[in-house]
Amino acid sequence: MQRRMSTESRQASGESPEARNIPQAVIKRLSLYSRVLQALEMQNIEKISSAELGRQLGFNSAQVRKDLAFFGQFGVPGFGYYVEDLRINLRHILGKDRTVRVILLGVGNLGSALISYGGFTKQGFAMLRGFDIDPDRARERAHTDVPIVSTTQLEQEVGSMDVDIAVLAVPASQAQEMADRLVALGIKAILNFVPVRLNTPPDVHVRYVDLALELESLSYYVR
Amino acid sequence: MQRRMSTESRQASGESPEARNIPQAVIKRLSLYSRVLQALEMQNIEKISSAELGRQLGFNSAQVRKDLAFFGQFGVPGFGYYVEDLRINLRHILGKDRTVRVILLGVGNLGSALISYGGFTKQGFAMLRGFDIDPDRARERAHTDVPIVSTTQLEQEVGSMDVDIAVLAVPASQAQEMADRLVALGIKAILNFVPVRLNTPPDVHVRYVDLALELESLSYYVR
DNA sequence: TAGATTGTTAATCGATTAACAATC
DNA sequence: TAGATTGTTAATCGATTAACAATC
Repeated sequence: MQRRMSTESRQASGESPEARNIPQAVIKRLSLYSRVLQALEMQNIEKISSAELGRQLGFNSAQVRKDLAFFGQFGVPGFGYYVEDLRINLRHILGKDRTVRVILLGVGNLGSALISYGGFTKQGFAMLRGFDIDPDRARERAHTDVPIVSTTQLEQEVGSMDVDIAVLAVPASQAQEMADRLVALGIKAILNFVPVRLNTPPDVHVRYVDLALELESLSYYVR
Repeated sequence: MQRRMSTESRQASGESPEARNIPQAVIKRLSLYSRVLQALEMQNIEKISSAELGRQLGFNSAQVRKDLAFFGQFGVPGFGYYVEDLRINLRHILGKDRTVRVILLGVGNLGSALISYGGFTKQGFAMLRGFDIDPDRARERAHTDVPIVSTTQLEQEVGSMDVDIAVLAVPASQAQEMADRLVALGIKAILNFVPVRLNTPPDVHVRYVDLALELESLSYYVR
């Protein structure tokens, strides 16, 4: 198999993400594609078709091509996609070609699992700090090298730290106040594990992960 | 305000969940409605309109009514919904009017957070057992009363236990094997935290929660 | 009765899939 | 060249929203 980059055809848009409106579902699928490509690279597989890439994730081949078409032309007609090439492009599109800087608010049960969770670091995220009302107890719970400091120090710590994403795992009663402080600090993305709808300005992206909700909606199928 | 149950108009379908095909998104919203109703009950609010219920969650009022219409007629035209009445109906529809029985596979970082997570128990789930390859280490990690036993004992333990949902938090390399064993045991619902597409029969419901994916798709917005 | 809000049908919107000319 | 697969347009499907008669 010939090894050649489709460098000419590539035009990985450096567009601001907000410019056009890319559906969130597309972004999630791009992440999935990227993961499959990573696995293929590890198996030294150099090319893949949209049909095969889709099949591995349960998607239609047209969907794969359409998703990619939002951002440019990455394939070679009659041939398919160069795995490495496409992966590089996707990482760039997703902003994963640099380290994404993360802090964690609330180092309780869930928080300490998240901060110790190897998966994040492995995937190119840098967990910079954990914040907790009771940092001593939090340090006991979470076996981690990540510094855990008092929530009262949030502003002075974050000021100089250039944080990309804040992960919110505080008690429900504190979630909105925490969100307000994060917004005031200029943080533009929040991954919220607290089952509370946050009130934030439109330029702040909040993603909700609601574990009890997932379990609850599953229980519908086992009645 | 008059207190009267719309008992006559109620016809909370006892339909098998699979009979008609209710979109998963509808089921998730029902859970959210149920939660809002719970909060309203605690505030002693007795009635609510579809408009107000939707507003609190960011949904259109027509969507609220349409979602409910999948299952019956629960409101009073010109009036709205009795909070308690609707909540009872939703709990029945979701299968949450009885205790939902859950086991956890893999008591590592994430697993031990999940097993200690008060939210589940509070919401009417019973966490019956944790299973881990190394139950001694797992018990140290997870500060919980839930019995943690060896994964080798899965079959003999579950046989007599009537499990509704299995939560999967094992290493990726073991996820498919674990899923096969759960399927063989007749378990019909899996909440999967492992970033691996599971191969299961069509009557088994698998819900994926992929924490790294959530963080990754958020990072798109902060490039 | 007048006012309000439901349940439901019709209209709209958006996302997925099919089809196919372009092209490697 | 013949075969394969892309990128993209058109068709389909499904979900959301608007509208309104029914009715409390």
